[in-house]
Order: sequence, then C-alpha cells, then structure tokens
Amino acid sequence: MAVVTRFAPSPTGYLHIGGLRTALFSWLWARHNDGKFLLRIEDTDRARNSEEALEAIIKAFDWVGMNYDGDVVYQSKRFDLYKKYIDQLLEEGKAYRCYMSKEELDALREEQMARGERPRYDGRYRDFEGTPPEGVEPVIRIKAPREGTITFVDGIKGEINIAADEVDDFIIARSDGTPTYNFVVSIDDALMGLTDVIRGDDHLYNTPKQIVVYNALGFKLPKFYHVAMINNEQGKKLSKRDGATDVMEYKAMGYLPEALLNFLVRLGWSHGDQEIFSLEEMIALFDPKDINKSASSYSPDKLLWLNAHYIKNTPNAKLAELLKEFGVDIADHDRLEMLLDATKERGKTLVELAEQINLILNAPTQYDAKAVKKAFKGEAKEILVDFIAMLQTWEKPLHLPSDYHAVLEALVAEKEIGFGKIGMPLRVALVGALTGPGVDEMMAIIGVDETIERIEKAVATIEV
RNA sequence: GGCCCCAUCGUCUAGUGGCUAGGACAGCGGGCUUUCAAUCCGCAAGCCGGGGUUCGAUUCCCCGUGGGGCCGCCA
Repeated sequence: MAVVTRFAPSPTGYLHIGGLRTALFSWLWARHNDGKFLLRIEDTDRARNSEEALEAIIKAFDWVGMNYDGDVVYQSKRFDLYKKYIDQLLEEGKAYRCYMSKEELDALREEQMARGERPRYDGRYRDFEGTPPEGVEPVIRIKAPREGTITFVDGIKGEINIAADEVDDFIIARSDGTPTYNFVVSIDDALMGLTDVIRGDDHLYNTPKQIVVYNALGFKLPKFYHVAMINNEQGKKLSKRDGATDVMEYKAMGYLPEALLNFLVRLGWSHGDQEIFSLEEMIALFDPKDINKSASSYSPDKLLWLNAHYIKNTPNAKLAELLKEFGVDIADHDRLEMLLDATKERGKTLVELAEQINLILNAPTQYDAKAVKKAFKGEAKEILVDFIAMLQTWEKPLHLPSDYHAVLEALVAEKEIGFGKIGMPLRVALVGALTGPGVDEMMAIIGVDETIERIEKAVATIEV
C-alpha cells in the first residue's frame, strides 16, 4: 500500500519553524515511498481565517521547495460529512447527548483538581433516559471505554499505554452542532487514506481519543509517529522571544532554504555522521524510525554554519538573483564572478553578503578611525602616491587580480618594503576599513580608474 | 496535582553488554595570508544520580532527580 502522509495545521497565519519540521518529515517520508503528501486545514473553529493562513503556508512551502498532492481539504467545508457520522454514532448508541452546562462542568473540574485528580467528565448523561433539563442545548459525547487500557505502538516511542479511565467521554459536537477537533481529525485521516501520521508529541494524548473514534466508526488505524518538540536554548518551549519562529522570517534574514531544511532535518533525525544533506539525499535516506525520542534545543549556530556552506556552494548567477531582494543588483555587473567569488566566503547570510558587496562597490564615505591610525602613518602617503603613479604608467593590461598583484610586487621590490606597508593603507583607501577581501580582487573589480580615484581621495585626507 | 513522554560533550547527534565513547557546530590554540574571513591541523569538553542483573554496564531492570507534554463546547 502506498504511503500517505499529511500536514494539518490550524490556521494561525504563518508557518511555524516546528511545523515546518514535522511537515518536512511527513513530506520526505511520502516522497521516499513515492506516496502522497496531503494538506488539510484544521478550521472547525470558524473564527479563524483559513484562506489567508493557507496562503502563508503555501508561500513557505514554495520557498523551501516542498509541495503537496491533491486538493487542500478544509474541515470547515465538511461539516455535513461530520454530521452524518455524528448521527450514525448517536443512532448506534455509541454517542449520546449531554445536558451539562459549562458552569456545571467548570465546577466539576475544580472539585476534581482540588482532590488532586485529573479533571474529566464523569459520564453522568452516558446512560441518561429521563427528561432533559429545559433550555439546555446538549453537546454530543462519544462513549469511551470505561475500563482496560488503550494501547498503540508509536513508530518513534514504542508502545504507549493509557488507562481507559484517563480518557473521558469527550465532546464530539458542541452545543451549536459543530464538530470538534479529535473527532474530525480521526474521520479525515481515515477518509483521506492516511497510512502514516507524523505529528508533534504534544498530540500524544490525543491519539487514544482518536483511537476511540476510529474504533467506534470501524476505521482502520494508521501508524502514528510522535516527534518530540523543539525547545529553546534553555530547554523551554520555543516562543517568539527566542527569535524567529515564522519560517518566512528566515528568508528575510538571508537564509537559504536548503540550509534551513538541512538544519531542521538534523534536529531529531540523523543518518550516521552525515551533516550535509541535499533534498535528494534526504528523500533517499529519511525514515521516521530513525527519529530521536528526545526533545532538542534550538540553537542557531549550526544553521548559520550550514547557511555559509550553502552560500559558498551556490552558483554566482543564482546568488546575484537572490541578492536582488536584499537591495543589491549586480546581475549585469561585468565582474560578477570576481565580485561574488571574493565575497561569498565572507557572508554567512545573504544580508551579510550584500553588505560585503556594497563595501566594495561603494567608495567609502568615511574611514574607520582605528584603521586610519594604524594605516595612514609614516610613509603611507608617499607609498600610496607612488602606487598611483605606477598604476598610471603601467604598460600591461590591468584586468585580473593577478595584474594588480604584479603592480604591487613591483612597488614592493622597488621601494624595498614589506607587503603590509602598502597593503594596509591601500585597503583603508579602497574600503575605509582594515578587513575584507584581498586588495588585488577589489581593485580588479572596481577597475583602475575607480581605484586611483579612491586612493587620491584618501591621500588628500592624510595630513602628514 | 494526575497521567504520559524523555535523559551521551555548551548545542545537534553516532554508538555498544567489553571501544582510548565517534562526528558536527560553537569555544580555544596553531598553520596559511598584506587584513578579515574561508580553509587546514590540533586542544578541551559528555554517558544525570543511586541501586540492582551480570565476569563486566553508558547500554538491560527498578527507584530517584531533572526536563518536556497533556489535562477546553481550542486545535
């Protein structure tokens, strides 16, 4: 049987980083098996805006290169279907109307908490046959087993046992007739033909409830995989204050989708010592049985490292295209290759890369004070002036970094100085700072005229 | 509070009834270099604690401890 997995977010308006990981796991497993990966929006609570939410999710999927099969299923559009199953259960005596008010329910809960028990419905209307109280719209509850144990095998955690009395007769339809989460999830998972349900382990306790529904309706159980959560660096639940939780924020911060996916796949899953995985490798190697049981902490260092790795390995033409969103348009630059080769080793994100490029392309508007103190001293002025003269009278072509390097070598030899004597002041003259790509590269990129112009401008500021 | 889940370097993780417990990121040191990076080499860093079982436990069992999750007419 073909593997069918799904991603079933509630419409929050954005895709959470943790959601992307479980979606990725599900997607990989489907693709690995040539199966299907379905998308469903859990919007039984009608207050939420599912159209917008879906758009946000698809946008994020597009960005990372994930897709889904078939049509998106909206639970809000399937209420008739759910109603049919509710009626069926009612008719078969597997569900019943409960006339307990919210106030009564709250009171019961408080009592139980005070006694140190797990709050749960006491089943008082389970076998009720009298006259229902006036003016109360009932909810529908499903009959859960009253004794024994609900057992299932989790593909990651192994056998899970929950005592039946831990699962109460939970509500499957609200007093306004709308169905509730655990009920519709079971029906949809069954009807959509899910074979493997991969989800966060915050759903672990929902599984026995859903099994109650599966059994009542005679549906076949899928395999369940409950993936441990991603916590923050302090081991607490990941929240907005821990940094970006919205997937698209990573795009804005200059991360490559390959890096983010590679980072996420290794959070909770591994394949020996391998760290770098292409999408193809992930698909080929992923198996949910290799997912870790324990929760992991989110620490962005490795993501940054991966991003640097993928930037270094991205073709320059593509980088140029991506950089447009970061305010750098160098697609038509005639030294494109040289420019990116000189900078891509230095930028861990596209944002940093854009900064590096701007540093070279734009003449410095000011010179770093420390750099000036260190570089513009002694005979620096004289050396720079000589260098200009040498560039102006140089007879060979000046195109490649090596061409400029030859000029520098000639200067160093003639004046019998070390490379640093010219290198440092030259660097400050070109970009205003003591860091950055090699001066040979930078001169080749901006060309001889611009080079001379920048040096002249710098020389004018040196007082000695 | 009840129930459930989890536990290897700071972080992500590999691994086994017997290994010098492996890799990666971060950290530190060094090489390369006109700078900063990149890169290369090296160093430091871990089996939560206590009981068992066993010739031998990081590994299997139990109990602690710690962390997480769930306990809605939310999903």
